[in-house]
Amino acid sequence: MPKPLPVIDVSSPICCAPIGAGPVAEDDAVALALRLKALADPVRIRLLSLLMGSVRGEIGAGALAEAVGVSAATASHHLAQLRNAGLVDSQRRGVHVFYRAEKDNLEALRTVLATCC
Amino acid sequence: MPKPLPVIDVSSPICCAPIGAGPVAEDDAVALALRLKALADPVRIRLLSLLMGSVRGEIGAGALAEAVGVSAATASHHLAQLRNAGLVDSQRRGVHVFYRAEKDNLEALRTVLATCC
DNA sequence: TCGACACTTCGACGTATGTCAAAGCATTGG
DNA sequence: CCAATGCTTTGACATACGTCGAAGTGTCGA
Repeated sequence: MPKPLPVIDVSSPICCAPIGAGPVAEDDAVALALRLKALADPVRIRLLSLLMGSVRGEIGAGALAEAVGVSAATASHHLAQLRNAGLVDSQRRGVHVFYRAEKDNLEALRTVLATCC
Repeated sequence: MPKPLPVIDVSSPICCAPIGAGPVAEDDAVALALRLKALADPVRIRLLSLLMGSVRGEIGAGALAEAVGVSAATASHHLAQLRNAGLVDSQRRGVHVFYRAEKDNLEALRTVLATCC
């Protein structure tokens, strides 16, 4: 068996200390891996980069799907993963659902990857 | 089909501009995703953190396997992925194979995740 | 109330991934 | 040479993942 399959806990503070500062505990490693997995896909990277580069700060789900060239179902699936990892946030306004990048959480993720303390 | 399955090209300079600086092209996204995938596993995170925190700067394959609690075969598999992504380097000395963290490349990966330009 | 639209969830599919035992390769000591 | 040691490859397996069409859910205008 490859490993258990926990669900991400977005409420926790991303994880812990930088991985460069001593051995990472099993549990922390699992939590970190979940967040990195959320980012480790070409479609999700492009979705996130679109959101981060957006002038309005938000983009509708349909526009995102078209921009990355996947079906609405697939885009929705990926956006759900990003949201689950705390990397994006969504808000429904009328018929549309708008997504925003959670830049702070991405920065926090980046920090955990720091080489030193 | 989920997507093609390219092999990572470690010679390329990690990728490109920060994902926060405008839309990431399809190809760049694939390249970035491959490197992030290499990091997005609990075992590999722990291996890398062990190497980065190591006093001698290097650890033998066997010791790494034992430290993370997987078989030698599994550890070797994960270390090969990290090496393929340019995150570790290996060197054989006699019967043993020693691994080192490639901190510069991890830093470069971190840079690509930057929120702004 | 109904219909149309925007998005999400479900079901199914092929592929990729993580795991280990077993077999295969080096390298060294006898 | 041969055998033993240390690591990597191979083979096989179960699970996870990405994808889409189809069905479901929500919202608004007529």
